[in-house]
Amino acid sequence: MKKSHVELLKDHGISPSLTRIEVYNYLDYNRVHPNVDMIYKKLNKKLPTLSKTTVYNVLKLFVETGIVKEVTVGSQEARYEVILEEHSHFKCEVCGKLYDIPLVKTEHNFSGLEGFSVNEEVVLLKGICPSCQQKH
Amino acid sequence: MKKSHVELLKDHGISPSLTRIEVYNYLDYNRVHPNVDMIYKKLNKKLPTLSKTTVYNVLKLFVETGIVKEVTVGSQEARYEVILEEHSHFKCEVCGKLYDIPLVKTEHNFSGLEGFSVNEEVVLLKGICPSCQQKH
DNA sequence: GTCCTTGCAAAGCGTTTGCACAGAA
DNA sequence: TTCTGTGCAAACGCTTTGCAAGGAC
Repeated sequence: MKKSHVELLKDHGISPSLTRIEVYNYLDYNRVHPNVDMIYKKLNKKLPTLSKTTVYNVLKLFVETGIVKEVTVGSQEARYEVILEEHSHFKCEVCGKLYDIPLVKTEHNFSGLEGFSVNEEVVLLKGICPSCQQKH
Repeated sequence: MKKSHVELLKDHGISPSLTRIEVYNYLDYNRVHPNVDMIYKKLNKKLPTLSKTTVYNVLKLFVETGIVKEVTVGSQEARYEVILEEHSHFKCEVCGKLYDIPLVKTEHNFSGLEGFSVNEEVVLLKGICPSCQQKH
């Protein structure tokens, strides 16, 4: 049985304020790797007094707590996703959309890496997504 | 025999102005994935009238021409490197330094990627570098 | 003359900081 | 009262844009 988001926040020592619940809901129900502005614009409809600062505050808290991940893709702006089972990303070079794809493993024959301690492997595939290929 | 940087620029249709040669030299002789500010500060000693705008202009030209690559690692700021044989990167989570490492290949059994056309695979390893491990 | 390179100044955009107010404990 | 969550306003850092001056051709 799936835990409610409220419980999930509590389990991580985060007091479940309305704003925090809404941000987490949005991330979990809309797996589009939104940036701060998208989250703000969407939630602002429900929470008219919401400020961008608060969105930043909440996301920072979530990332520090480890329930949300900041995804680095292009440059300039941070994008966010709830932590799921491990997966990789595909970035479409035409429309810029970021897709979740099954985990791509590496052939880690880490020769030439003596002395380095590897904690994480990030794989990003780039190319053209199906919908951009059809527009041709 | 290795081509001079001047010839390399010419071959790519870039007229080899002093500024452009110096930027390319810097990138090729200092494989530290510098950001714009590092390049600017360094070259400003030799070229006192240099402006950051020009550094941006030159880098943009190089990236569009395909002789330099923009590396996306953390967020916020772009980092640059001359195009070498394919390799991967290792980012130290302690000191933030970015290392060139031998190419890490993926096990590309791209199931679940039907319809996607993959052009590039970016692998980034994260962990702790040898020098940060010793400081303990 | 025209085209290209350079660079100042300003604007733009994402993000962070300082501070203050209101509500909860 | 103290602590916590929120949010305005300003500052900040990286990047882009507009435009003009000087040099190359």
